[in-house]
Amino acid sequence: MKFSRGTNYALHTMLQLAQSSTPNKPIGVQQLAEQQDVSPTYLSKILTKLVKEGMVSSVSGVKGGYSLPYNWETISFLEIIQAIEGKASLFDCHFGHGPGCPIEQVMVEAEEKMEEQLRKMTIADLVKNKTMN
Amino acid sequence: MKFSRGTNYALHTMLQLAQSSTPNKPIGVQQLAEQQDVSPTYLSKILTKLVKEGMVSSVSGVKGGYSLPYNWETISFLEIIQAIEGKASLFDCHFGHGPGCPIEQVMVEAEEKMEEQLRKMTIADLVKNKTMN
DNA sequence: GTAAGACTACTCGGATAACCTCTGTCCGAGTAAGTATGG
DNA sequence: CCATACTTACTCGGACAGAGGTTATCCGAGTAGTCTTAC
Repeated sequence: MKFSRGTNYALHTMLQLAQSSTPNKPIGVQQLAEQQDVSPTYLSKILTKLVKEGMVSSVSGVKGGYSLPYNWETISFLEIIQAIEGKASLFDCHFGHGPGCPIEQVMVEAEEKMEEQLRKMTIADLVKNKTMN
Repeated sequence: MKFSRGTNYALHTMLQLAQSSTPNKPIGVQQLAEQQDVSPTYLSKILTKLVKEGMVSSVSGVKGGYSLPYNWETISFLEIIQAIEGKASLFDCHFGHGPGCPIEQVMVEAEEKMEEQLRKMTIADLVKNKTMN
């Protein structure tokens, strides 16, 4: 079990955008991809997921690109991760022994501890303290 | 990102063994597999991982099978899960911008919250409260 | 000088290929209990 | 009787096949600035 590489890219891109000196102007995929050493087409695919969830704005055409929406400071890690990984539970009891599988209960409870922590943290928190790289 | 099915089987098998009325006598793979609707050969493959980590004892030959070791009550969920999934971190910053990737720090911190919870819980805790199925 | 059209630099999104891990099967080897056999 | 060999019911472990999801590429379509051209 691992977080996907897509999540990795998504989080780093969000940080990149947040650290931009010109927050209003969109940044092109090529530039974003270059800094992370990913192919632009693939990164664009990941970013459109974020756009659909409203965590990134995109502008088409010349001088277009991606930028953060007005409410970006409230976006939590959890929201970004779930936009990429999906919102399904990490553990599903595979075999039907009633609704209240005690093992599943323990697992879900643990998962919620992690989510709770991720919900607290925002990209904005990181920008305040450090710079990337 | 999901917990693998192997982890699912491992946890359920541990619970099965813990709930056995004859804790000393080993239970055969076939019987264990039957209750979970898995193929015996595959389940055996998973269980040998647990044997190597000392969380299950195995007895070869006729009347052989798997049973819990003497210290089974101290085995936590986390140990079982890590025996199957491995002990690697869920998140690795893929690209080398120094050792202290702030994103990785946040992720690891969240992961530790989950592990902390899983370390607290043991199979023995479940046996005390409920019966399976 | 200005309006219309062509051009260009982008994102968007579907189709598809490559790859890797998880899942599952097969089979031969080793092991220990029970059983038959021969003296 | 008793020891030896055989049979049987298991686990062990490597090799390998299949499936599904992630990762990545390609390409056509849409969009919005910019440049060109003609009047």
